[in-house]
Amino acid sequence: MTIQSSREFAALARVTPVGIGRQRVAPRSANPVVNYVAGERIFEQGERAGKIFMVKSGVVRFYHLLADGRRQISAFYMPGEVFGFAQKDTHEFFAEAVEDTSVSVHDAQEALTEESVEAVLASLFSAQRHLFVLGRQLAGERLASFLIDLDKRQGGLLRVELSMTRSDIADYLGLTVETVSRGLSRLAKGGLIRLHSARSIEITKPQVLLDMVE
Amino acid sequence: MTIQSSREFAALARVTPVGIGRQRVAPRSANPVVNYVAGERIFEQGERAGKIFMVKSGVVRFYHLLADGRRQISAFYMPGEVFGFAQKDTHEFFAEAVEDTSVSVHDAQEALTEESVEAVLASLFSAQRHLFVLGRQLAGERLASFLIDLDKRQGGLLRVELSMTRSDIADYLGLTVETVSRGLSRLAKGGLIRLHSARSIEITKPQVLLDMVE
DNA sequence: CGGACAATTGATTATGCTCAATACTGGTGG
DNA sequence: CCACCAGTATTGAGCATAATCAATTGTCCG
Repeated sequence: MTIQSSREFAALARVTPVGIGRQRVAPRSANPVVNYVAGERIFEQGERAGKIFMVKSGVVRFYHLLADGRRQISAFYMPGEVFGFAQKDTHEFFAEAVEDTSVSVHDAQEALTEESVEAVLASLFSAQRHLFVLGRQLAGERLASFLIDLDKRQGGLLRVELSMTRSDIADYLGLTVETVSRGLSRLAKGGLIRLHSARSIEITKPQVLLDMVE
Repeated sequence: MTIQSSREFAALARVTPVGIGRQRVAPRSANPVVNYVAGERIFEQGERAGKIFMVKSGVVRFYHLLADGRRQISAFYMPGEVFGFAQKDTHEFFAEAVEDTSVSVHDAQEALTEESVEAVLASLFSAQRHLFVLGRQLAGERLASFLIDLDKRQGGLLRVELSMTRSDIADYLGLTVETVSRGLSRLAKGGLIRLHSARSIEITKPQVLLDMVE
């Protein structure tokens, strides 16, 4: 991990210069930017919390891990998105760079502005939507949800570029690698998507895909 | 639904008199308290948002519903807990009283204090923990998680009083009624719990139950 | 070109769902 | 007070979806 310097997180407090609690004024000082290579850890379960992170470029997987190896990725964080909030003083999740990634680092206290509240709310709604996917959708529907969501976050180009492995997708969707693979093959055979490569997917029938999830 | 009056939510802003954005000072005026009978709706999908609620007594189920009837309860809210945050200006979830329930009602703007941020964070972490349950746990483990969680929130008396039906539990855990019923019978046969009645469960082997979930 | 990892595909198994029947419970009215 | 009824819960039998186990195939680096 390499460290640079920047100040783009000042934007977080641009609208409202009145913060919460201790620190009333948004940080005007430069915030450090940290670069991680693919697979590198950003923080881990049990580690002391206190910083929050905004993705500048790349993708971050945020997950909980059990002793027996079961892993649940609660979210992939993409540019502009914020993560790292902790309930207690230690993290209960791992955060890792999926691909080469850079994040800006901010003090949790200073960053508690109106816009970081928005970020927490965004995480909450995203998690709640994902609860429905995990609790009530079949494998094919989960994949459809995933592709639609990724496409939207990548600009709606109907061409999804995956930086994560099938294993990451599986652990995000509560499935196995094999089921993810079979599901994508099946969507491709049905003509809903085209697998240009394993990691580059064209959505050829967006409406049908949408109809699958509601 | 019947309306009373109170002001206990003023506590939300006691510590920090500086609010976020528009409204700087916590509301000192009385906040309305609303009572709902079992099964009554508090708000519904599509309804205009803007109020947040704190449970005074009773239990609230908060869920998303699909056209084909599939339902996912993201959370049960119990006394002291806060719900009703919405991302857009309309709700994307239903909220209903599980049993006779009273809640205090607060303006979303005024209520955005440091402590309501805590409430949002609490919802977020709870949702993230639940994602693991839905994505990676077997039926028996989900039930164990559920019972442990409920017992903790009811004071750790090892005697869980359920006000929700098996169907509610199923829709919370991503299972069917039958699987919930079978799972509880199985835990009872194994001696881990005792079903004093369908709605009153004694946890006889808390450690074994705990070991099931990690 | 070789090697490690990633992805796909197949065969079989298992967990939980669906369909179905029966039992239990609490409230209501005769 | 008791019988009845509707909603709730339990249990069983068979089935379907996704997991597991296993074998290839593909791809990216060095």
